[in-house]
Amino acid sequence: MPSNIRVPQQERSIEKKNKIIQAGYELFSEVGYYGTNTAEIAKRAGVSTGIVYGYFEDKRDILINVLEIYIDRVYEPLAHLMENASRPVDLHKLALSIVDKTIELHEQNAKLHNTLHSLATTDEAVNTQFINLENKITEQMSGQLMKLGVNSANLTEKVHLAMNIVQSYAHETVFDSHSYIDYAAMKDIVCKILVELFR
Amino acid sequence: MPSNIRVPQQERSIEKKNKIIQAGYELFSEVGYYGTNTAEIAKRAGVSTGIVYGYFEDKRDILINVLEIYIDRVYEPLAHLMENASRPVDLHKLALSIVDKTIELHEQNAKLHNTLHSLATTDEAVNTQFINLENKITEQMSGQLMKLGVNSANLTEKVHLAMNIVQSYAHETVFDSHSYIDYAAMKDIVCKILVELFR
Amino acid sequence: MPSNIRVPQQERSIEKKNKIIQAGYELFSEVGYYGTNTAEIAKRAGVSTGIVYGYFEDKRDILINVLEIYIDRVYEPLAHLMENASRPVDLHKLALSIVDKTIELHEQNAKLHNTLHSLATTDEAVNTQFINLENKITEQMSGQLMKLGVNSANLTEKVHLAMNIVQSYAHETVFDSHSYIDYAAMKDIVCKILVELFR
Amino acid sequence: MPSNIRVPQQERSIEKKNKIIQAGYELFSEVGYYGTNTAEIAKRAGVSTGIVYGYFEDKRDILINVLEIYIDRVYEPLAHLMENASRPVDLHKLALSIVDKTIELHEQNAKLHNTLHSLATTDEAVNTQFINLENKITEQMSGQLMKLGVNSANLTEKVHLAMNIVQSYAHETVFDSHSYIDYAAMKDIVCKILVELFR
DNA sequence: AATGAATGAGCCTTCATTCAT
DNA sequence: AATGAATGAAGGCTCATTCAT
Repeated sequence: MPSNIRVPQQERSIEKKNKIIQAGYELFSEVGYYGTNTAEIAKRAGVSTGIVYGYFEDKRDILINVLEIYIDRVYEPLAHLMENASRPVDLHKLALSIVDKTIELHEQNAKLHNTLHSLATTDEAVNTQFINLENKITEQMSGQLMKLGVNSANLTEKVHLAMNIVQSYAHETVFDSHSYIDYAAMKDIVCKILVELFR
Repeated sequence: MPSNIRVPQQERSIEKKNKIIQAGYELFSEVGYYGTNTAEIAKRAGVSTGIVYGYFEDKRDILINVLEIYIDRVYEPLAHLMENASRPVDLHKLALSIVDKTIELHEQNAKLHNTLHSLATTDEAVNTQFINLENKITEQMSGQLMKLGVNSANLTEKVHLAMNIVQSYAHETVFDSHSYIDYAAMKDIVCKILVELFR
Repeated sequence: MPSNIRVPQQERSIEKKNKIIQAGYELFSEVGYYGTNTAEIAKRAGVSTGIVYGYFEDKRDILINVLEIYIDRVYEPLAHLMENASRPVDLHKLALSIVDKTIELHEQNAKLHNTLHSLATTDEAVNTQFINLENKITEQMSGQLMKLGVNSANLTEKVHLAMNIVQSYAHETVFDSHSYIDYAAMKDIVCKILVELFR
Repeated sequence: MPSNIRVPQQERSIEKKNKIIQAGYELFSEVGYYGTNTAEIAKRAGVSTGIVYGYFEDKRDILINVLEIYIDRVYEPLAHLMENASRPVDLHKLALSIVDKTIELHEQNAKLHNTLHSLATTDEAVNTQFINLENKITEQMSGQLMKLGVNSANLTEKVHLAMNIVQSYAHETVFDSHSYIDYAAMKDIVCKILVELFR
């Protein structure tokens, strides 16, 4: 971190930095990274244009911070679910809860997810963060599943794949773009696949 | 189509239009839509900036044309695979061929896919095209599977989901980002899921 | 005139040149000089873009030709009116006929007149042509009036001024912009001024 | 007024905005609206290109502001003259002063006047402003004349026409384009017409 | 720390003019 | 003579970033 970027110690400052991140979060969600300009971020955060560069190196730096928040918001609830599952595990119930939570998270973050994901293509740091998130989730879930007595071969691969499947389904159902799809039926199929995977 | 946009009839002109689309294809892949400027597209296509606007309404119009090409490049090979499957169908073999082909396609188009997918969030036409592609693939595959004697309940939902799973896996394996994942093992799991789905 | 500009001898060619001028005439009238592009002139004239530069040096050269036509269209009818006035002259009737004809001409050419007049500010040749037109009209009218026995002092100045007054009035009445003005009453006043001037 | 355009409150800002308007005023006068580009306006105003769009919506908005200034510069001196005329009114003296002042104004503003007038053809707002100016002048003068005891029939029409005549004369004399015209004699004629009108 | 005015590089697009055919 | 595709300079405007206060 370059020396001319303040690391805010005072509470007031931290609050202000967070406001900027939150404004970025919202705007990147609503109109994408390239549809957002720094003036607007500042305005929504209730600060001046100039001070944004007191807290962040550049516009991309705001994005990186938004990404961190995004990661927490996605990771924590899922980790929480896994931690609260009790033995003996009811795989179907667990699957369902994961699916539902993922849908909920997607409803709140889908657009930002797209935006971030696309930027990962051209921005190494963004890409790395995404990979780390997946690593973290996979690791945490594998660990919890083992604790719950699930002990199948290639557990890591299965967890990883399972998360992908759930993600795909959540994306589908949130955007609800295909009129001919029965999303409820699809949800059942997804859950069955998950149960089958870890039985 | 606005009247002042040439619809190239001469071969030379069609060739030139295609060169511009190809240049757009490459650049949007490499540095994204917003990282590309029209001058660069023209330069790579070996034409002047001005003539680009003889063939396309604006920069976005190039994107739309790139998207069309992309869709063909993704759809045709998969449709081809399905059409050439013979009865009695060997589901495992079919699944494997679909997975391998999708990987291949992903290797060629993954970055562009990300770029396009992200733009779908802000551009209605792009979004529609994506949805149409999915519709087309789902429809074609369902139809072929039925011809092959696969007659399971909720076939459409299963096909749709199956494609998502394959996509996810292809994405994973192409980017190969997670060192702890055994992608070969994962492939087996994917194929098994697919076989299970349609048995 | 530079050597690479054709002076069309063949009838077909002359016709084509006139079509271009006419197209320019219309477009400059409708949307002004800067609102018209050469491609559109060519299109409306039913010729190719390229050939325009076979007949004209540049866009401005078309304007100059349009200006010439305009001058004829404005000059001839007025000259005709003066030539047909018979002795002893009925000044009021003559004034009225001049006013009415000027209104008619203004209805057809007002927008082009504005466009041309404004360009006169920055284009010496256009300016000169305008001055010449005024000279021609003033000269012709003075001459005719003398023939008709009008022999007042400062005849030239009066004629010139008279034409300006009639022009102003015609402009006013054609655009009819001021709701509180009784244009019929104004016309009477104009005619009275004219009669008074030359009595 | 759109929210992203600064309404300068600070003196420094107002000064800067005025500088831009003044630069526009000069350049539009010298080379017309289409002969001027925003970079040049900025340069002459001593500011950057970007900040121009901090004070004005677009190039046309500068024109609108220039127009407003122009209107004030033309209206105020004439209104002042009328207000200062004392009873019993010496019509000839008043006419002469109006003519002289109009000439003076024309000397300063003639080219801009042409530019603006021509744009009125294609720009509704510009047109409206011009009409309003004429309305204002006509109204003010009629009112003052009545106060001075001038009470002729069709006063409004006469005032309007009178202003047109004076304008025409001023234009003529300022550009002094016709060598055969005795502008001094013409001025006498104009004044006589005016006196006659309101006697 | 904070403001918001100011900068200026860069982008998309247009269009008068030229050129290969 | 004619076509219309092609050129490329130029213009209006945006916006990430800096700077005077």
